[in-house]
Amino acid sequence: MKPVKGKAAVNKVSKDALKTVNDRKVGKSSKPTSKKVGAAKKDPNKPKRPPSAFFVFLEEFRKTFKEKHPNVKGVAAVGKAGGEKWKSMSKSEKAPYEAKAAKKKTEYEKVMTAYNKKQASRTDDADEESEKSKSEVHDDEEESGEVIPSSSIAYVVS
DNA sequence: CTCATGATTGTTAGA
DNA sequence: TCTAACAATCATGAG
Repeated sequence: MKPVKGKAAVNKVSKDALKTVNDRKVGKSSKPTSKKVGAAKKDPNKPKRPPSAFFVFLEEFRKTFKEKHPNVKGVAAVGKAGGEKWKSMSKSEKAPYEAKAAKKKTEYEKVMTAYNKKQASRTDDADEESEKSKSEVHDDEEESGEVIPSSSIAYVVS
């Protein structure tokens, strides 16, 4: 059943790759987050990666999981539970999720194209959205209202 | 108060 | 080809 053409090689590679992935841990010791030493700029237009089928399923799963475990705290709990269930699902059940993920990918490409284009013109043309002045009403509401009742202060005594 | 982490799998882009 | 990082989520820890 099902004569496999010369694709075995790919399979093997995948397995190996997975192993490496297994070793990888996002949390390592360093924290690439918050990097603003000199050259770290976040592009507001930078398109984020499309959610994979797993995430699509997870989104719904999270909701359900929370209903069953409203007391659960932490994302790891849902992540683990979701991952376990995900592996338990058949391909057919994942199909709808994959379909959605596939669509996201298509859109992602589109957004990416626009993003690339913008970046390219940014160096050459520069400009485009510089006009935003106006409308930047920052209503702070009551700042002065921060008057703390003296009673509060009088409380602090060490 | 604010920032970062943890945990899952899949996908994407870069070297 | 292969590697590494990142996508969402939210409570909790540390400073």
